[in-house]
Amino acid sequence: MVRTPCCDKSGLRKGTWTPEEDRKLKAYVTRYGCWNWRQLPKYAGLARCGKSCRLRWMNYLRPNIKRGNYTEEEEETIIRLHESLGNRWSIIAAELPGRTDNEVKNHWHTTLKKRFKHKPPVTKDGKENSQDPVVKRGTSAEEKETKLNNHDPLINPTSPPLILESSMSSPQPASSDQNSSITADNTVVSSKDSVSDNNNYNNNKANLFEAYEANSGNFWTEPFFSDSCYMSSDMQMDPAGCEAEFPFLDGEILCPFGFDDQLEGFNY
DNA sequence: AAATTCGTCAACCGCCCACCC
DNA sequence: CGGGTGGGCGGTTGACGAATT
Repeated sequence: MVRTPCCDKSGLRKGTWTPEEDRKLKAYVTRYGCWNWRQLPKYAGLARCGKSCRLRWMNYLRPNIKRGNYTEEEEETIIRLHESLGNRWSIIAAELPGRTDNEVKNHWHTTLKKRFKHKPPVTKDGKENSQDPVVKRGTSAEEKETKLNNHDPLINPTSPPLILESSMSSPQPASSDQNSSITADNTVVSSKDSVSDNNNYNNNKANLFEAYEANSGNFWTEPFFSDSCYMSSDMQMDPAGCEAEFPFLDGEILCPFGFDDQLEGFNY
Protein backbone atom coordinates (compact mmCIF):
# COMPACT_ATOMS: atom_id res chain seq x y z
CA MET A 1 0.00 0.00 0.00
CA VAL A 2 1.39 3.34 -0.98
CA ARG A 3 1.04 5.90 1.69
CA THR A 4 0.67 9.52 0.97
CA PRO A 5 3.11 11.65 2.86
CA CYS A 6 1.71 12.99 6.07
CA CYS A 7 2.27 16.49 4.87
CA ASP A 8 2.95 18.45 1.80
CA LYS A 9 6.63 19.13 2.05
CA SER A 10 6.33 22.45 0.31
CA GLY A 11 5.67 25.48 2.38
CA LEU A 12 5.33 23.72 5.68
CA ARG A 13 7.36 24.88 8.60
CA LYS A 14 9.58 22.47 10.47
CA GLY A 15 11.65 22.65 13.58
CA THR A 16 11.10 24.40 16.84
CA TRP A 17 7.68 25.83 17.51
CA THR A 18 7.41 29.53 18.08
CA PRO A 19 5.31 30.98 20.90
CA GLU A 20 3.01 32.37 18.25
CA GLU A 21 2.44 28.94 16.76
CA ASP A 22 1.86 27.49 20.20
CA ARG A 23 -0.66 30.19 20.89
CA LYS A 24 -2.55 29.48 17.69
CA LEU A 25 -2.58 25.75 18.18
CA LYS A 26 -3.65 25.95 21.77
CA ALA A 27 -6.35 28.44 20.99
CA TYR A 28 -7.65 26.33 18.17
CA VAL A 29 -7.65 22.99 19.89
CA THR A 30 -9.13 24.51 22.99
CA ARG A 31 -11.95 25.95 21.02
CA TYR A 32 -12.67 23.35 18.38
CA GLY A 33 -10.94 20.22 19.54
CA CYS A 34 -8.85 17.84 17.51
CA TRP A 35 -11.50 16.85 15.03
CA ASN A 36 -8.90 16.03 12.40
CA TRP A 37 -5.21 16.56 12.94
CA ARG A 38 -4.39 16.59 9.29
CA GLN A 39 -6.88 19.29 8.45
CA LEU A 40 -6.41 21.17 11.67
CA PRO A 41 -3.35 23.26 10.78
CA LYS A 42 -5.11 24.65 7.76
CA TYR A 43 -7.97 25.95 9.84
CA ALA A 44 -5.76 26.99 12.71
CA GLY A 45 -3.65 29.14 10.46
CA LEU A 46 -0.55 27.05 10.97
CA ALA A 47 1.97 26.17 8.28
CA ARG A 48 2.62 22.87 9.97
CA CYS A 49 2.10 19.23 9.31
CA GLY A 50 -0.86 17.80 11.17
CA LYS A 51 1.32 15.27 12.83
CA SER A 52 3.57 17.99 14.05
CA CYS A 53 0.59 19.78 15.55
CA ARG A 54 -0.60 16.66 17.23
CA LEU A 55 2.82 15.97 18.68
CA ARG A 56 3.17 19.50 19.93
CA TRP A 57 -0.21 19.39 21.56
CA MET A 58 0.22 15.97 23.09
CA ASN A 59 3.68 16.56 24.46
CA TYR A 60 3.73 20.21 25.42
CA LEU A 61 0.54 22.20 25.09
CA ARG A 62 -1.93 19.78 26.56
CA PRO A 63 -3.01 20.74 30.06
CA ASN A 64 -1.36 19.12 33.05
CA ILE A 65 1.87 18.12 31.40
CA LYS A 66 4.70 17.66 33.86
CA ARG A 67 8.12 18.81 32.81
CA GLY A 68 11.41 17.61 34.23
CA ASN A 69 11.97 16.99 37.93
CA TYR A 70 11.49 13.27 37.94
CA THR A 71 10.89 11.86 41.36
CA GLU A 72 12.66 8.75 42.53
CA GLU A 73 9.35 6.97 42.49
CA GLU A 74 8.75 7.91 38.89
CA GLU A 75 12.19 6.76 37.87
CA GLU A 76 11.74 3.48 39.65
CA THR A 77 8.46 3.01 37.87
CA ILE A 78 10.06 3.65 34.51
CA ILE A 79 12.87 1.22 35.19
CA ARG A 80 10.53 -1.41 36.52
CA LEU A 81 8.10 -1.15 33.63
CA HIS A 82 10.84 -0.99 31.06
CA GLU A 83 12.20 -4.16 32.51
CA SER A 84 8.92 -5.96 32.00
CA LEU A 85 7.56 -4.23 28.92
CA GLY A 86 10.56 -3.08 26.96
CA ASN A 87 10.35 0.08 24.92
CA ARG A 88 6.62 0.46 25.26
CA TRP A 89 6.92 4.08 26.13
CA SER A 90 3.29 4.95 25.74
CA ILE A 91 2.28 2.29 28.24
CA ILE A 92 5.04 3.27 30.61
CA ALA A 93 4.09 6.92 30.31
CA ALA A 94 0.48 6.05 31.02
CA GLU A 95 1.62 4.89 34.42
CA LEU A 96 3.12 8.27 35.13
CA PRO A 97 0.42 10.91 35.30
CA GLY A 98 1.38 14.02 33.41
CA ARG A 99 4.32 12.43 31.65
CA THR A 100 4.40 11.86 27.93
CA ASP A 101 5.87 8.93 26.10
CA ASN A 102 8.37 11.19 24.41
CA GLU A 103 9.60 12.62 27.66
CA VAL A 104 9.81 9.24 29.33
CA LYS A 105 11.71 7.91 26.36
CA ASN A 106 14.12 10.84 26.47
CA HIS A 107 14.63 10.50 30.19
CA TRP A 108 15.37 6.84 29.78
CA HIS A 109 17.92 7.36 27.07
CA THR A 110 19.64 10.29 28.71
CA THR A 111 19.61 9.33 32.34
CA LEU A 112 18.13 6.04 33.37
CA LYS A 113 19.76 3.80 30.80
CA LYS A 114 23.18 4.61 32.14
CA ARG A 115 22.08 3.92 35.67
CA PHE A 116 20.43 0.76 34.45
CA LYS A 117 23.66 -0.41 32.87
CA HIS A 118 25.52 -0.01 36.12
CA LYS A 119 22.90 -2.01 37.90
CA PRO A 120 21.85 -4.78 35.54
CA PRO A 121 18.35 -5.95 36.24
CA VAL A 122 17.95 -9.23 37.99
CA THR A 123 15.05 -11.44 37.15
CA LYS A 124 13.07 -13.33 39.71
CA ASP A 125 15.08 -16.48 39.23
CA GLY A 126 18.23 -14.56 39.84
CA LYS A 127 19.39 -14.45 36.27
CA GLU A 128 20.86 -11.31 34.91
CA ASN A 129 18.81 -9.69 32.26
CA SER A 130 21.45 -7.80 30.41
CA GLN A 131 19.57 -7.27 27.20
CA ASP A 132 17.13 -4.55 26.49
CA PRO A 133 13.85 -6.32 26.50
CA VAL A 134 12.71 -4.80 23.28
CA VAL A 135 9.32 -6.01 22.28
CA LYS A 136 8.41 -5.84 18.64
CA ARG A 137 5.11 -4.14 18.15
CA GLY A 138 2.08 -6.12 17.20
CA THR A 139 3.69 -9.48 17.20
CA SER A 140 1.57 -11.46 19.57
CA ALA A 141 -1.97 -11.86 20.71
CA GLU A 142 -1.02 -10.45 24.06
CA GLU A 143 0.44 -7.48 22.28
CA LYS A 144 -2.81 -6.88 20.49
CA GLU A 145 -4.72 -7.23 23.68
CA THR A 146 -2.52 -4.66 25.25
CA LYS A 147 -2.99 -2.31 22.38
CA LEU A 148 -6.71 -2.64 22.49
CA ASN A 149 -6.84 -1.82 26.11
CA ASN A 150 -4.16 0.74 26.01
CA HIS A 151 -5.56 4.17 26.09
CA ASP A 152 -4.14 7.22 27.61
CA PRO A 153 -5.43 8.00 31.07
CA LEU A 154 -6.43 11.37 29.83
CA ILE A 155 -9.12 9.81 27.75
CA ASN A 156 -10.04 7.13 30.16
CA PRO A 157 -13.79 7.17 30.24
CA THR A 158 -13.81 6.18 33.89
CA SER A 159 -13.09 9.80 34.55
CA PRO A 160 -15.84 12.29 34.00
CA PRO A 161 -15.23 14.90 31.32
CA LEU A 162 -14.38 17.78 33.53
CA ILE A 163 -13.78 21.35 32.63
CA LEU A 164 -10.22 21.99 33.63
CA GLU A 165 -10.35 25.56 34.64
CA SER A 166 -7.42 25.40 36.98
CA SER A 167 -5.12 24.07 34.36
CA MET A 168 -6.35 26.09 31.46
CA SER A 169 -6.25 29.33 33.32
CA SER A 170 -2.54 29.13 33.70
CA PRO A 171 -1.10 28.10 30.41
CA GLN A 172 2.56 27.23 30.70
CA PRO A 173 5.27 28.36 28.40
CA ALA A 174 6.04 25.75 25.85
CA SER A 175 9.59 25.20 26.89
CA SER A 176 9.35 25.92 30.56
CA ASP A 177 10.85 23.61 33.07
CA GLN A 178 7.94 23.87 35.38
CA ASN A 179 6.75 20.92 37.28
CA SER A 180 3.10 21.65 37.30
CA SER A 181 0.83 20.02 39.76
CA ILE A 182 -1.64 17.61 38.36
CA THR A 183 -3.64 17.18 41.46
CA ALA A 184 -6.38 19.42 40.20
CA ASP A 185 -6.89 17.26 37.21
CA ASN A 186 -9.11 14.38 38.05
CA THR A 187 -8.90 13.11 34.55
CA VAL A 188 -5.31 12.30 35.12
CA VAL A 189 -5.08 11.37 38.72
CA SER A 190 -8.22 9.45 39.37
CA SER A 191 -7.75 6.93 36.65
CA LYS A 192 -4.20 6.23 37.65
CA ASP A 193 -4.49 5.96 41.38
CA SER A 194 -5.62 2.40 41.23
CA VAL A 195 -2.39 1.23 39.69
CA SER A 196 0.31 3.80 40.06
CA ASP A 197 -0.15 5.05 43.58
CA ASN A 198 1.00 1.80 44.90
CA ASN A 199 4.49 1.02 46.01
CA ASN A 200 3.76 -2.65 46.10
CA TYR A 201 2.66 -2.61 42.56
CA ASN A 202 3.29 -5.98 41.09
CA ASN A 203 6.11 -6.36 38.62
CA ASN A 204 4.29 -9.02 36.81
CA LYS A 205 3.57 -8.10 33.23
CA ALA A 206 0.30 -9.96 33.20
CA ASN A 207 -0.88 -8.05 36.17
CA LEU A 208 -0.04 -4.85 34.47
CA PHE A 209 -2.26 -5.76 31.59
CA GLU A 210 -4.99 -6.73 33.97
CA ALA A 211 -4.70 -3.35 35.53
CA TYR A 212 -5.22 -1.81 32.16
CA GLU A 213 -8.23 -3.89 31.52
CA ALA A 214 -9.64 -2.97 34.87
CA ASN A 215 -9.05 0.66 34.14
CA SER A 216 -10.79 0.44 30.88
CA GLY A 217 -13.75 -1.36 32.22
CA ASN A 218 -16.35 0.75 30.50
CA PHE A 219 -14.20 1.63 27.55
CA TRP A 220 -16.30 -0.32 25.12
CA THR A 221 -19.58 0.70 26.61
CA GLU A 222 -18.87 4.39 26.20
CA PRO A 223 -17.76 4.77 22.62
CA PHE A 224 -18.34 8.47 22.61
CA PHE A 225 -15.71 9.23 25.18
CA SER A 226 -13.32 6.67 23.94
CA ASP A 227 -13.49 8.07 20.49
CA SER A 228 -13.35 11.69 21.39
CA CYS A 229 -9.64 12.03 21.60
CA TYR A 230 -8.51 14.28 24.39
CA MET A 231 -11.30 16.68 23.89
CA SER A 232 -13.65 14.72 26.01
CA SER A 233 -11.93 15.68 29.17
CA ASP A 234 -9.55 18.45 28.39
CA MET A 235 -11.47 20.49 25.99
CA GLN A 236 -15.04 20.53 27.01
CA MET A 237 -15.29 24.14 27.79
CA ASP A 238 -17.93 26.71 27.86
CA PRO A 239 -17.32 28.70 24.69
CA ALA A 240 -17.83 31.87 26.62
CA GLY A 241 -15.23 30.84 29.12
CA CYS A 242 -12.97 29.92 26.29
CA GLU A 243 -13.23 33.37 24.87
CA ALA A 244 -12.31 34.70 28.24
CA GLU A 245 -9.29 32.44 28.40
CA PHE A 246 -8.20 33.26 24.89
CA PRO A 247 -9.06 36.82 24.14
CA PHE A 248 -6.72 36.61 21.19
CA LEU A 249 -9.19 34.51 19.26
CA ASP A 250 -9.52 37.26 16.80
CA GLY A 251 -10.68 35.46 13.71
CA GLU A 252 -7.30 34.20 12.56
CA ILE A 253 -8.52 30.69 13.15
CA LEU A 254 -11.38 29.22 11.24
CA CYS A 255 -14.33 27.25 12.42
CA PRO A 256 -13.95 23.80 10.90
CA PHE A 257 -17.65 23.36 10.38
CA GLY A 258 -18.60 26.66 8.89
CA PHE A 259 -21.14 27.44 11.54
CA ASP A 260 -19.14 29.00 14.27
CA ASP A 261 -22.13 30.59 15.89
CA GLN A 262 -23.81 27.24 16.22
CA LEU A 263 -20.99 25.65 18.11
CA GLU A 264 -22.56 26.36 21.43
CA GLY A 265 -23.65 23.11 22.91
CA PHE A 266 -21.55 21.12 20.53
CA ASN A 267 -19.93 18.18 22.21
CA TYR A 268 -16.43 17.62 21.07
C1' DA B 1 38.61 33.31 25.82
C1' DA B 2 38.01 30.14 22.19
C1' DA B 3 37.38 25.53 20.62
C1' DT B 4 35.74 21.15 21.36
C1' DT B 5 33.07 17.59 23.45
C1' DC B 6 29.10 16.02 25.86
C1' DG B 7 24.31 15.78 27.41
C1' DT B 8 19.65 16.89 26.90
C1' DC B 9 15.45 17.22 24.65
C1' DA B 10 12.22 18.86 21.02
C1' DA B 11 10.82 17.34 16.86
C1' DC B 12 10.81 14.55 12.66
C1' DC B 13 10.40 10.16 10.19
C1' DG B 14 8.54 5.99 8.94
C1' DC B 15 5.98 2.13 10.20
C1' DC B 16 1.82 -0.17 11.99
C1' DC B 17 -2.95 -0.60 13.02
C1' DA B 18 -7.82 0.52 12.99
C1' DC B 19 -11.37 2.41 10.65
C1' DC B 20 -14.02 3.86 6.73
C1' DC B 21 -15.73 3.61 2.12
C1' DC C 1 -12.50 -7.46 0.48
C1' DG C 2 -9.14 -4.25 -0.53
C1' DG C 3 -7.46 0.37 -0.81
C1' DG C 4 -7.08 4.88 1.35
C1' DT C 5 -6.70 7.70 5.39
C1' DG C 6 -5.80 9.19 10.05
C1' DG C 7 -3.93 8.42 14.50
C1' DG C 8 -0.49 6.48 17.37
C1' DC C 9 3.95 4.69 18.40
C1' DG C 10 8.98 4.03 18.73
C1' DG C 11 13.44 5.13 16.71
C1' DT C 12 16.34 8.59 15.50
C1' DT C 13 18.26 13.08 14.62
C1' DG C 14 19.78 17.72 15.14
C1' DA C 15 19.92 21.99 17.68
C1' DC C 16 21.45 24.06 21.61
C1' DG C 17 23.37 24.88 26.08
C1' DA C 18 26.73 23.24 29.54
C1' DA C 19 30.96 21.40 30.69
C1' DT C 20 35.58 20.55 29.67
C1' DT C 21 40.01 21.22 27.49
